[in-house]
Amino acid sequence: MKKIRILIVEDHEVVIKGIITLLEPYKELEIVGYALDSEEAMKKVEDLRPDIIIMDINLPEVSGIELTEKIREGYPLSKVIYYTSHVDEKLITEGFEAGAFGYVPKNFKPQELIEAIHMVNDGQKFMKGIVSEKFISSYLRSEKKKKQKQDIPLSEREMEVLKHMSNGMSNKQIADTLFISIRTVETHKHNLMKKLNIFSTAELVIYAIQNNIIKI
Amino acid sequence: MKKIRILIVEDHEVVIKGIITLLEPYKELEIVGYALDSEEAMKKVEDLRPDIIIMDINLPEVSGIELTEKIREGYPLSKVIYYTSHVDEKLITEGFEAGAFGYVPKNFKPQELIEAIHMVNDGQKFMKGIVSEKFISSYLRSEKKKKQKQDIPLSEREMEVLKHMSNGMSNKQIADTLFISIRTVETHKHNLMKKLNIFSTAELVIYAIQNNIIKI
DNA sequence: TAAAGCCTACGTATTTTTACTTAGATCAAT
DNA sequence: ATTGATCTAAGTAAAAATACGTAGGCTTTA
Repeated sequence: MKKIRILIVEDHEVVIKGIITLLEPYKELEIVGYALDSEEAMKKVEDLRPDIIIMDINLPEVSGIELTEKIREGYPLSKVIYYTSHVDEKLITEGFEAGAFGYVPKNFKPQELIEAIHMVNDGQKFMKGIVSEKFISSYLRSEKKKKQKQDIPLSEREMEVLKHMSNGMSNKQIADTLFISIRTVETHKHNLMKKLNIFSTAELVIYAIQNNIIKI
Repeated sequence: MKKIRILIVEDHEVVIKGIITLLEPYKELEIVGYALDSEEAMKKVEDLRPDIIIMDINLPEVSGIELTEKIREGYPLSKVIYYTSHVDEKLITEGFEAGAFGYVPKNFKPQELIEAIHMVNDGQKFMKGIVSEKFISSYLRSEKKKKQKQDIPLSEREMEVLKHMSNGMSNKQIADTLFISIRTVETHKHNLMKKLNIFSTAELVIYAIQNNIIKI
């Protein structure tokens, strides 16, 4: 029987050693190589065409998500399993959207990783326990949000006004900064409030923070 | 020559395996045990009295910081080295305050961990590269902050007013909610602004968020 | 070419907020 | 018993923000 060929992508050497030790007893698995960063990873995928890629989602520079997308486009037969310490809803959903086949937190029992490898190699997706819960709750929440709060497009000028006022400027200051009349600023703000259905400065600030319009 | 006796505290089995593999070639080092959580760790320290404890700072339930404090109080001869994936300024400073002897990021070369073990075993502190930089910059910043922004105490009522206004209430609404006159709310707000040296609603909201007075 | 969206800006009026001061009542600590 | 902090609230003014409608100029798109 053909062995399952595995590539490890992980920026911490010690974890690579750990994974190697972990998989060592399983004679049906073969570690064909490892990579410490995304660039190296792409090269190894190209060269080795592994069946399974065990990947840390938190990589330096290019994230595991982007790397996964590139792999899926170029080498769809190599299937990515995230093996990571962060059980983060955003990472989980983005990871699967990017085309990953499995998500195994490092604090799962080592056995789970083996199980994931076999399942994914058979073409199934692997997700378990807390990961599935997060995924489901994220799905439910996103469905709810879709109904109530579809992304409202703000014009560029509205963005600027919102940003400046969220940083504490008065209408007058904003007007001076943007070289427009204070009346124009008022109009933009008025339109903002109508668009967003928000009628207090405080909530506008929170909106700006939550939508990454300002950084705190 | 006596071997250096090492205990590993780390909640990810795979990393434990990695560390064991990593240290294996060094015959002067002896891994006497490992622990997957804080409670187990304390027992092992008590039983084994290791020279060095290699610890992941991110442990479930009780953090590595607290654990370090307890170990330093009870077993000052066992010296803690953090071995962790997060190079976080806060963790670094808190870690050393808690009594750690070393801080080695997992993305350092494995060799660095060996070096840290020897240095710490000789009674020195180990810190290198990015870790020292963060430590120093944190020190400098904290000195600067000490001068300009000592924690300003807000009264309970001021807190309430700040919270409500940050959630988007007008002075009138706050007055009604707290069953006080709008003039009182104005006074509280005025005092808040003087105390915090902030003169816009937006910055008050940001202050409230940054100081966990409101949640977003 | 017409429609739509955006940026600009004003008129008018109202509401809200801020500035600054003063001050009584209460409670805790010295 | 006095001081100090806090909560309460008002007077007086000025400044700022909001509501709502209207509208010209501009660019993009149907």
